[in-house]
Amino acid sequence: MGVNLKDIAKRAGVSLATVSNVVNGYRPVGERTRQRVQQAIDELGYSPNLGARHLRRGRTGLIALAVPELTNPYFAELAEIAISEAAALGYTLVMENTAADRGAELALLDGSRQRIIDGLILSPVRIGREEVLARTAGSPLVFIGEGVYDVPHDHIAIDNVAASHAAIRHLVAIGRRRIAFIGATPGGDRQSAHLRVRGYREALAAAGLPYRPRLVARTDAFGRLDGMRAMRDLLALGDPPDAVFGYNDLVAIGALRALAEAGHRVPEDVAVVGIDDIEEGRFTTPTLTTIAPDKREIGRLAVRRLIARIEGAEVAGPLTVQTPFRLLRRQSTGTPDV
Amino acid sequence: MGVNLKDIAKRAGVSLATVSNVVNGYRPVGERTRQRVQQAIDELGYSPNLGARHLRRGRTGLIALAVPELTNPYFAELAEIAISEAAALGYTLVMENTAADRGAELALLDGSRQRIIDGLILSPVRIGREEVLARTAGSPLVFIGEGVYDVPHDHIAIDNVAASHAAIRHLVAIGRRRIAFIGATPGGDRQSAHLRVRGYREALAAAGLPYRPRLVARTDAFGRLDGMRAMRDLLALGDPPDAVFGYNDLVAIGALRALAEAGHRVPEDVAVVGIDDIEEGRFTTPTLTTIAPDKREIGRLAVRRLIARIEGAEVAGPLTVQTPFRLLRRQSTGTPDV
DNA sequence: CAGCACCTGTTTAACGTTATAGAGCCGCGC
DNA sequence: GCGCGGCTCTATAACGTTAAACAGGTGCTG
Repeated sequence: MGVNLKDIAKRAGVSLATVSNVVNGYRPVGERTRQRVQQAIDELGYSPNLGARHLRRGRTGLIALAVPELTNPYFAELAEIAISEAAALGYTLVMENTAADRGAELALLDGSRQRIIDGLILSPVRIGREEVLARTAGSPLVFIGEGVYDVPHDHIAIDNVAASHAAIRHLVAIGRRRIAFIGATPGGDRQSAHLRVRGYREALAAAGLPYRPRLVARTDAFGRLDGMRAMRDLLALGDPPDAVFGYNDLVAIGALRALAEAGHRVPEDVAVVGIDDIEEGRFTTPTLTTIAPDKREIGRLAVRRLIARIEGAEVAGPLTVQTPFRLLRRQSTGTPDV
Repeated sequence: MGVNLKDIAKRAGVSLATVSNVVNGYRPVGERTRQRVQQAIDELGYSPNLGARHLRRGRTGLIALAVPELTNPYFAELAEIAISEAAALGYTLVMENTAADRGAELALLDGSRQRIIDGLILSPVRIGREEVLARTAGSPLVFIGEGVYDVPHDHIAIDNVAASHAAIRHLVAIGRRRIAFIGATPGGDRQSAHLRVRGYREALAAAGLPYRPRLVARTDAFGRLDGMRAMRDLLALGDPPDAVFGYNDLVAIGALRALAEAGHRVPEDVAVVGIDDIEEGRFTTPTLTTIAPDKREIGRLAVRRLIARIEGAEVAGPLTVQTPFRLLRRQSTGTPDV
């Protein structure tokens, strides 16, 4: 099909290897020759055959970002950042959808399915420390999110316990006493939401408020529908909450919907806080107070770490990096500052 | 690194080519040999090196889906479908973000940037018929959406004029007379929203309503923020509209926000309709009436068409396929049926 | 002035796969 | 008995690239 190195070499009257060196800069080339080669490249419109290059180099130039849900705006926003960062570093990023499926996550860990990618950024939901440790070998792996902890891999996430603290402190500060949590999952310490639940409990204790198990609502997943259903259940309690902290913004938005349907006012009757700062939360009615992680930092760091590992660079610093977050106060807690 | 054909050949005591034939079925292999080879494959855990295969075959097995905005839920939902369809057909789909940038769209059309992909599904915004016709050659190309028409390529989209008709008819049916459109862009027939605007005008005429240019709001892009700003401008008119039809759901959601801020009731004062049926619209307050395209059909059809072209199959039927859509009535027009 | 290092460029052997040409073997028909 | 076609399987040449080994030529140094 296209022009290849040989064509350029012939045109410029040099050897194949010299052209390769001009393209890659692997070894120095004289100025005159370089110009001649460059001219030939421009004239014929050469671009390297990536398949061949990767075959030779043993790498494909592809990295994957595997998330439990492509349609969760948090991941879409993160993906947008990660894709452009990867492109800037000469890599192509492909999205994988695990659909929060344990088998899919394991298949990715194992890596046999994807001999095509050089490395993986994974946001796990259904697998834990044991499964990760059982992994024998494979390409570089970077974790994001709160699904897994204490594994011998790079891990980029916010301090989820601290984030929960911040949310609960805010709700307490505006006078709320019966604060619910939506989005716990079964499984104790191995459940993916456990850090956020822990922060919730700790902050309640610090504020001198009782921990009421009935105010912790479990969900199957972390979507709008899950939040809506859980909120309905909470409202059906004899003594419903006066505030709700959602596992993420989607869950919180589902809760907003349930509250509106049931005729409760937000924030007067029930205040609502989420996590993620997805754009959607700036347009809900009322607008949604949220914990905003630094998505740009997370996306860029994850990609850069992964590529550094792929290219065999020594990465300084600890494996686990906690990125900053901020509390954005909006209408759903009655004190907008954004 | 991994096991390769040679390892299998040695283990099974056959030639390299025979193993390849067992794997690919390119030429018949005797039953006894096949079993021996298969056993070796299972024992050593062989999986083909895709880079090498693709180098030899001249294809990479990658297709791209290029959209103007990854964070638009419509495209995220579409991507989820397309990715799984591509995977089912043995291809890997990579997402490209054009960011609604003309240069990015042209670069993709040209194809020189992406020698890595076998084909492209493109949702254009800034390029038109001329640019597409000027394309000299390159890999197969399938268009989606309303950005372009009458080009010699496969094109999957809803009938946008008819979709607008349906939306406006609905608004007229519930008694609205001053119906605004949000999301026009400069450029007459070459503007990307022109089909939806045309449907809007035709339907007004059919209902015997006057066309008021001041009720057609232009936007730079098609996000929530654009919709919000445009709605604010419309409300500032001496005689504001009693209904709004948004270019898409995001724009409509932005309009909802502006209406809530300004203290207008939806649908009592102003009814709102969008297009896309993104999940978000089922959770807004009020829930959003929308035109729902069949995303599954669009995603699957686009991928299948593209792959058929790549593999050189004759594709029957016309190039342009119009997929079905439905009107989903929800609270924002006061007559929920969903 | 010899020898050495350096700089530039070339030759060539991979990387793992697939497709083509061909080799051996068997049975069948003349 | 010999040739010929059909059936399996093998040997091998690509695909386009990179990296190592190699070859000249030049300038510097002792």
